[in-house]
Amino acid sequence: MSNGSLEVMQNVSANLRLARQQQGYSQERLAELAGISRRMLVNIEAGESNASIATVDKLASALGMSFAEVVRPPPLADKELGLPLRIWQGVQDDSHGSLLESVLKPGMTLELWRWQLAAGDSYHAEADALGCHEVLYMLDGQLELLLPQQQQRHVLQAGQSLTFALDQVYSYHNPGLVVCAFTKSILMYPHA
Amino acid sequence: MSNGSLEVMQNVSANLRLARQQQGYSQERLAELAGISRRMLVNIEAGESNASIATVDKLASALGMSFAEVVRPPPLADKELGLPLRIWQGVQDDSHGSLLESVLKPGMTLELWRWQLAAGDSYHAEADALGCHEVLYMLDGQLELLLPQQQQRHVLQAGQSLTFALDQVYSYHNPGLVVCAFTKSILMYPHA
DNA sequence: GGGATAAGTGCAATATAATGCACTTGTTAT
DNA sequence: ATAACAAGTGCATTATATTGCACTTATCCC
Repeated sequence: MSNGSLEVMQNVSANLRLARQQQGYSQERLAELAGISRRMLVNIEAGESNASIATVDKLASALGMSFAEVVRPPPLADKELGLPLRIWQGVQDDSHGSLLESVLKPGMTLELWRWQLAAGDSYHAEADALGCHEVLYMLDGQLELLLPQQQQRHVLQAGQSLTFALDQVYSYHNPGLVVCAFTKSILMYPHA
Repeated sequence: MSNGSLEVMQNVSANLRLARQQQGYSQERLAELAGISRRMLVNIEAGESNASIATVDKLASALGMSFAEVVRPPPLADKELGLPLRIWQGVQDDSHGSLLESVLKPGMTLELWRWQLAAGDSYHAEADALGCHEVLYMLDGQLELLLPQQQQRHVLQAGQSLTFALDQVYSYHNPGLVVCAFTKSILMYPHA
């Protein structure tokens, strides 16, 4: 039994207590379901126990939650997310007729961009971090996407979308005769 | 010491070992930095230890990782994400001149929708789960967003975006004389 | 070969997580 | 008031996480 100074412990205790009460269990009932002693559950909910992974996992299962849900900090308010609480006017980066516009403030869990590529224009990107994914959604025109490491080539038309992992090299090309437009969502660590 | 059957333990051992090697630490060095014994680290990396929250947290800190990063399962492939690996043609749900199109397969970590609301049209939604957030991005026309619980009203123009939490009632309204179009991203549990 | 570093094993000692029980407190219902 | 249930406390006991040390194995370098 250690003091409850660890942030993770505080998350665990708060999440467990909230979930237990929402599901209408008493401490005794939940302890029974999880196969641990009520004394232990009291300590954990009080944030006074440095529980083991297995014990926390038993409680998560008994409540129908994943381990990650029990451990994670409580949901954040909009402003703490780094996402615009108020209206956000996109930042534009214009270069030779093409347009790269950040719809959201970059660098957070979700990025959202609006791109326009001039006819015949191309863009090449290096591999990024494992666990990041990109979602393309075509608004106008057409776009050719090359994934050389997968030996794939896709041509997207307006209204179509495509997702791929960002831990690989990729490049865009506008094969059409008119400008194309698409949104580009980047999702970091999309896990349950 | 228990058998390493617990999925969480396997994630911990794999993530720790990978991070340690990437940062060029020996087991001895990392144990020293984290303030635990090398014997314990050996057990954890072997998946043979039911470690306590505090011990895992010490290791995470020593490696400059968050607790969640150490505990989470390895990144998933595209298809496991439920996101379309190949091109996905949106599903349309047309009703009285307005258009609701799911750009991605719904129900996953990230949903992406394209909406069109006819002039004067409205849409009302009840409160959803805590921890979900919505990102609106205006493509054309204008949209009025009402958040009665926050006593807020926003009017969005093309090119603007706005984020709000989905654990509250909200409604859309197209106040203009022409159809408006926007994308709507729904993000579940956006945490580090 | 010999020496050095990194990783894995076995085992006894120690610290502490986890249990079980008795008890108090507060609330709700009859 | 009494009964009944849920939650919190103190403490001795038990189980086990964590430590420390000695030892093996493998690899790399001189």
